Amino acid sequence: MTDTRFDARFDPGQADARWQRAWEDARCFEAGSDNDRPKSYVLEMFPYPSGRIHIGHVRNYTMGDVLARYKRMRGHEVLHPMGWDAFGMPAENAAMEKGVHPSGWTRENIANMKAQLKRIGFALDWSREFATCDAEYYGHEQALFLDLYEAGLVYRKESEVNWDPVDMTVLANEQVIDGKGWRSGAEVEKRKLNQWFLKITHFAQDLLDGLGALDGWPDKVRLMQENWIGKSRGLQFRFDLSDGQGLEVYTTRPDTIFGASFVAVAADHPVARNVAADNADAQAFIEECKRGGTTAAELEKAQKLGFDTGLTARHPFTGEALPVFIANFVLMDYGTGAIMAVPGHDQRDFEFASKYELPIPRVVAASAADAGQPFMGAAEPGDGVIVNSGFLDGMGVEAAKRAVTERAEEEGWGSGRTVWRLRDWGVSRQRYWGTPIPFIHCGKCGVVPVPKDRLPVELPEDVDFRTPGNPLQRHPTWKHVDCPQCGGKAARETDTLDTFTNSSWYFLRFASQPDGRPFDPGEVADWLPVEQYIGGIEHAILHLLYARFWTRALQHIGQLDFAEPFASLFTQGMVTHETYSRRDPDDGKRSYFLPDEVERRSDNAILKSDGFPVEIGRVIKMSKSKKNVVDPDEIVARYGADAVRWFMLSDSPPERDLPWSEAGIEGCWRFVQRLWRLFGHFDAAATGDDQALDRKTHQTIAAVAEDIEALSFNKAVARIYELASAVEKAEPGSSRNAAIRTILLLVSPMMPHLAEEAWQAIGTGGLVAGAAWPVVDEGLLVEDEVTIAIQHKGKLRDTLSVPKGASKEALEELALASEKVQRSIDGAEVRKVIVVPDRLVNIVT
RNA sequence: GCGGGUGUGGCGGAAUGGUAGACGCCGGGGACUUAAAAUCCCCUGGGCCACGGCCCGUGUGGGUUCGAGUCCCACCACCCGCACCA
Repeated sequence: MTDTRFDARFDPGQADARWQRAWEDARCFEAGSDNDRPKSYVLEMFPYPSGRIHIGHVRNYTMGDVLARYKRMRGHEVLHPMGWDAFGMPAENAAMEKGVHPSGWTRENIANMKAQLKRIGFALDWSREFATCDAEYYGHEQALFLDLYEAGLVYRKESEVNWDPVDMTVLANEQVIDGKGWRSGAEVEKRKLNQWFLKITHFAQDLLDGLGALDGWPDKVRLMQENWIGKSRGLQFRFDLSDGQGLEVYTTRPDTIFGASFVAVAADHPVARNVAADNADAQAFIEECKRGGTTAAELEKAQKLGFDTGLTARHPFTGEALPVFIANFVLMDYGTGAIMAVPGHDQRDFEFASKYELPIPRVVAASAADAGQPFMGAAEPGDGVIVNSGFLDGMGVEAAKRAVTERAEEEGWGSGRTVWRLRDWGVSRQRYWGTPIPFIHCGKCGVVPVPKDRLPVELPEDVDFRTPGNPLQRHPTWKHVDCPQCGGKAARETDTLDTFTNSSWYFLRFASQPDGRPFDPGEVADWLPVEQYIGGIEHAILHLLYARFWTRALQHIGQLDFAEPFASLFTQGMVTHETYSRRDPDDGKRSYFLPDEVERRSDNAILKSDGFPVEIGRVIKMSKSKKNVVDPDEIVARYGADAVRWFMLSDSPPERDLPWSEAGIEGCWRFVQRLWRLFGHFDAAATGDDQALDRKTHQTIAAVAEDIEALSFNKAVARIYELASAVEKAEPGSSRNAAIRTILLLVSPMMPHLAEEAWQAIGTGGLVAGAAWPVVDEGLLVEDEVTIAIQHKGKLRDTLSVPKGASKEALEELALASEKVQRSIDGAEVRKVIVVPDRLVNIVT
């Protein structure tokens, strides 16, 4: 007996939209905090509104959606919001290229992408949606920025920037390619500009310490942040120079101080500039250093180059006069921009000393007896015993570090110092499409904060992108204001904030949106920290570090009472696809084809338009240039949201890359229909128990729950397939009915539309979106029969089915009685029998 | 160079130190059909086979163990991050 309502195929074309509307009408996914349910905040990194959702978004949001829906089924009140990281360069580029306004362009993109997301059926709380380009949002951001300024965490200083003279804008390091602007192609200049900074270094130690407790984060990300923060302990000390000046250097290896054979300063170090002032050769050398590229490959090849200043530095212990070089490998912005060079125990110093024929003394050796050992063509940076070092001889490296530091401090020429790689966060951008920095420059009063009651400082609408540069700077009226302090004529700051500031607190605004303030601390405390944050590994450092900083900073000024915004972080893999291409026989150029243009056979592929084969390339990250992209809209239209969602969860573990394939999505589509037919086998009139099926059902409930909580969606999917197969083989009856309803509930977070459609027919009323996760009967989790493996010398010979809990003696006896085992033993003497109850018996002869 | 990760069938991948390859995809065979689609069933790591089974097999080489994909040591390959950070 089957249910005729399931005779027709499941048609996502009509079902998807219907259920999406039903959820919206019922306001299913709007989160409220005024109840006793445990709170779960599930968040995926919000998208930049580029225009189209891409498949990577779909994977990211599907994972979050399954978790959010699952948590709801487990009785949690779930906050699962969505919004738009809406400021940024692409909008300005579009404005320059197409003559559209960044705002209009962005709003249109948001509308399109929102419609796309809705078609995939995500359980999102759209009532909390906002875009960071909403004046309301960035106004609150300005207020927070002013609060941080009040607290001394914001400052302004002159600093060097990459300046593109054609586009008249500052470029980030990654926008400078081979010394040229990535858009204009113009030679990039170093310029000094007054820039706004956030004092992230104030929290360097805190940010580092906090990582230790973030055990819901991948070790990889924690390590990356740790390296980025880059704490090092060392000695900073002063050399007396032959010209009477002092030179501060920093070293992490004070133990090797007796091995110093020269001193080196960076090309832009004041000592270098001094020397260059009346020395043309030095000047030329410094210029040359500045030209050197900074890419990995260039540095690899770059020779260690130096310029002998003629100055000498007096060694603090030996009094020896060490030559002072300007060296291209010394960085001005680390430590003091000057080093003591110990060629024996630092590879860079070694290369330099070898080139300029400077002494390479040994001061660390494997043992005191090896004090005279020569170097084998490389420095020895490792551990050992200090030698040739006066009072340090015989000490270990660590002890010697302490001893030197103590002496330096006693004698007053140096002290222990911690140096960080982390720099303060430069947030000034000379661009239009960002949060205006809420300050006013007054000739009399200096830099004056905009009073909070005059926030937001709104972006002007009437801007012109036809000429390069910052439209805010050029705007005829916008920047002219009266000074809030003296009332005199003054000018607005025309820089805007780095877009990473927008994403540094959006998760707070999702949790709480009171009028007139950024957020309500109490309401934020209901939801935060985010229980599960999901996004790409590309944000491992910048966004995630900035968000941690911002949260700490708000805690510091008493607006929050927690420091870490994201309790658990998950970084999902990319969606990949093979490439299809062909080399032009004439010019050898390779052209790529979209998957849609190609007919993929099992072992080759042909171009549909001409019937000739194309080359099948490696499975790589989807990119427009390689055309190995699929459009979520098209596949959702073709297969329905549920098949696409199912694909996103199947097969590949979520942290790894997921290869998209036509065959794979076809398989998902078939499974959607197979489930649909399966649901049609629900027969309310059927009776009869099947304990084996009951066990399978309950084991699956428990396993799928565990898998979803571990975000191991691929395993949950496999479990569901298994149960589905078992149900298909089962006889009609109450057990089968229960199993069918169970599958329906288990798949409902993953295939919510199919689940609603079937629930309407065979469920217990209401929306499945409001149904509870099935309860596990613990008693059914344990098998009463187990399969025992019988091994002979570690190799499997036989299996036995025995009642669970059978005694060791019984198992041994059964194992030895096995014909196959006896044949394998072949009369040899049994020396030992290992019995693992309910698992195996291993007979050793 | 430094740091981290990953290596399992044709492919994606399962596997608390205990039956390697669950589950999916591809492929093969069959059923249903006038035919196709859809669906269902069976097979599907390699090699032998007397059809009872046997041998080999988780990147390579060692080791620990009654037993290793899993633990230890060394090596190889690939991927990711950082990079002249003193």
